[in-house]
Amino acid sequence: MEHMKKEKTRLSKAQWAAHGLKRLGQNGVGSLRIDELCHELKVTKGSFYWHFKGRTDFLNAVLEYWKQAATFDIIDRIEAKGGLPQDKILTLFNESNSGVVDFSAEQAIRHWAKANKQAAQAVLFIDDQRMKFLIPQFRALGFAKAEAETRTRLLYSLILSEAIIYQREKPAKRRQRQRQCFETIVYPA
Amino acid sequence: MEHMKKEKTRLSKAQWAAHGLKRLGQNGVGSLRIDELCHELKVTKGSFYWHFKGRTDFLNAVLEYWKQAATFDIIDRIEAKGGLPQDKILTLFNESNSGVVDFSAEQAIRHWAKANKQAAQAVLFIDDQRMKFLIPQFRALGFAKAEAETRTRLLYSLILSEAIIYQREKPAKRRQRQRQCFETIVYPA
DNA sequence: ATTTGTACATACTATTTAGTATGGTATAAC
DNA sequence: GTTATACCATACTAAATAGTATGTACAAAT
Repeated sequence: MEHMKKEKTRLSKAQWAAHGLKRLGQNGVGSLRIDELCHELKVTKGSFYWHFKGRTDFLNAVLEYWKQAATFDIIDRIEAKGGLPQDKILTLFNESNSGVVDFSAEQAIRHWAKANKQAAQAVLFIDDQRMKFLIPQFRALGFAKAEAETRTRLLYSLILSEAIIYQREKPAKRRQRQRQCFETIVYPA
Repeated sequence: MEHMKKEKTRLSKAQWAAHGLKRLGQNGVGSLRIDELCHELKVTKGSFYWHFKGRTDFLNAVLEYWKQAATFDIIDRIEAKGGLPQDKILTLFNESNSGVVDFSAEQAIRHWAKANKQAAQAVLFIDDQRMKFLIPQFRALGFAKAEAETRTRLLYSLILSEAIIYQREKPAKRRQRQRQCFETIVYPA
């Protein structure tokens, strides 16, 4: 090999944002302390303040990163995969709670949105995008307009609440419960 | 009148906790700064540290206050009122989002619970209590055990998500949408 | 080889905030 | 009225944290 791998991995803005989003999902905005982030990324504040004007600037970058990762990317993947409407819905439902995309940040960001305009706007936008993706799938399943909107709402509520209601169930039982809820919404008797 | 109202209203532990819960619902745990709370209540830190050993002690008191206000009190009121199962469910559903009880703290506390054991335990306990109240109501409506649990879960998810999904709807339209969701769960076709 | 610009380190300041120590005031009991 | 006690004010300390100023290492371009 021509050159050994350099251990000195210098950071990009995106890497900073990605790490921020990860921490955000675990402990919330309040835990995004500059010194701590630096320590975790094994750099110092010199790095931070080179990439960002300040903490606020950094938080906005995290927000943008989330918008991309938690919505556009996931929808793009589903559309690329194709399939029947019920399959698309199921894929979205499954991906939401499997750690593929970081839905754990949902709670933190929605909470953050209470005190932050930027975050609030992002949440509104993201909810819109997701609903606009889901409603046509239900319509394609044969539900009338109002009915499709109601069931979209029910499903979306179910998805979000999975990130909020703490689970003590074993994975197997949890999946079964989720499946029953899913079917009640998507395949009414 | 024998004596004028004294403006000097000295505070009790419960008043401190109640105010803490209110702030908690608005801006989260992070916003519960001792100095700010003192300023809002027009006292100084002397008062705070007389009632509580420290910030942690205060936060626990807020948590206890929430457990009482957001669960026991509401269930007690419903049971005292009596009525048909569907009425009890509807009352719970309505009270959840009408500001009678402070459901706005739900989000903050669940978020808080990610980093705090006491809060996490409180949330688990509270969810249990509420589910244990709801399931029998659905059973009384004629649903089988598994079905009742599924529909309880759907309704509970719907209730919680109302505190999480930001609304731009007008109150009238919102109520209509809520009613449709409610009926889809409680009165399946 | 020298220069240039990117990415980071180091050492500082200023501010915010929890917590403490101690003294003061109102109210009820005696 | 004196005393005890519950409740609060004032004035501090210590720690955490955002932000700044400036110097440095390293790669690529010239």
